[in-house]
Amino acid sequence: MTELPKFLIPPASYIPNLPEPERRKRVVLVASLCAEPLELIGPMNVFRLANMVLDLSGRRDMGYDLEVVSSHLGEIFEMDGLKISTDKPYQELSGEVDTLLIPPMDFDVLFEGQEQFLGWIAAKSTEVRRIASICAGTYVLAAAGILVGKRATTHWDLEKDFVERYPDVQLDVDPIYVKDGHIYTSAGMTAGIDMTIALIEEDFGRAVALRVAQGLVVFLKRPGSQSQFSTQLSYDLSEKSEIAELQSYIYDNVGDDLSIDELASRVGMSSRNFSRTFTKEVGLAPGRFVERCRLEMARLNLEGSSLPITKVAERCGYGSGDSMRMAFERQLGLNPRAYRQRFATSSSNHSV
DNA sequence: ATATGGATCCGCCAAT
DNA sequence: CAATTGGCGGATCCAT
Repeated sequence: MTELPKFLIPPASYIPNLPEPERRKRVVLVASLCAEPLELIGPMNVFRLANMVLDLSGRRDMGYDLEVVSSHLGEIFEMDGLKISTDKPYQELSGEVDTLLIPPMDFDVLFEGQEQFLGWIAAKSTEVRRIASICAGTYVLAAAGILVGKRATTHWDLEKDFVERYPDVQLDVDPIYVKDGHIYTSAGMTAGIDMTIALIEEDFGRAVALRVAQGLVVFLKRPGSQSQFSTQLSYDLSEKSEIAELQSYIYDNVGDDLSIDELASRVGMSSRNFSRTFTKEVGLAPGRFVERCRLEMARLNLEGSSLPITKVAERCGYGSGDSMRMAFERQLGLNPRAYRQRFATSSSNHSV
């Protein structure tokens, strides 16, 4: 395959502690008629960049094997002379798939009856490790019947129509993307890119995801309209409202005392039981969650302000600039000064 | 760069 | 008896 220019990706040789997946992951895009081209190729491109980052880290053996199948053969998109076409029917897909990507499908085609194709999606959805829809691709998942009772999102402009058609789905159009079990749905074209970055983060950690995001000049943070949580943290939100509230409190008060004892008394539990409950609900021990919130806030401050680093450290609950530096090196592989230099806001005008 | 003291995590068992 | 909660202590992580 042709290589993208290397300058898109910052040097990545210093990514520490890469996880060791047992094998490469097979990612299959199920293309259909009439998607925006970005919805088709955006997420695939992100996976491809992740491969480059891993490659530059000397791990060509890890990463993603990308593949496209389609519900329609031949040309599926045309714009001003740019044509996208496919040559492999979905029926020919065999073997184990890690991640299935579902872009939008032309509504006329979708609603005129696609039983066979939708049945195939439904069957595959139970076999794969995860399945993810982009923008109105959520309609395809819903039509296939796999979203009943699940939380999901799609483009905000489609909310009313979607709720009428699929009242059994718990639709929330505020978040950028939603994860329910192994089913992921995303809000808009570029939200599909954010979601994909989050998938990569799950697989290979934040450092890799960060390199990919920076290569794309898309940021990991991207606050949703309602949630002050970053995409990183949002999928760790507990379903127990008491714990979720506490998570919000932590995120909003990273500069305060957030010791186990303090947090436990705030929710009226013993520290042992609090620790156990929190870990069970959130998937992270309280201390680790606090640490991640602090790091997140410090990153935002470094990117978006010119506050001195010691000031950022103080504001974000680190005992000293030094301890913040060590936290950065531990978790991101670079120190705060280098982080700011690399990611400060000159390039922060977000797309869509 | 290393040493030390404190915080946290987590398995285990007792109490509820 | 089963399930939840609380406390203890060792291993580990982290700040200084």
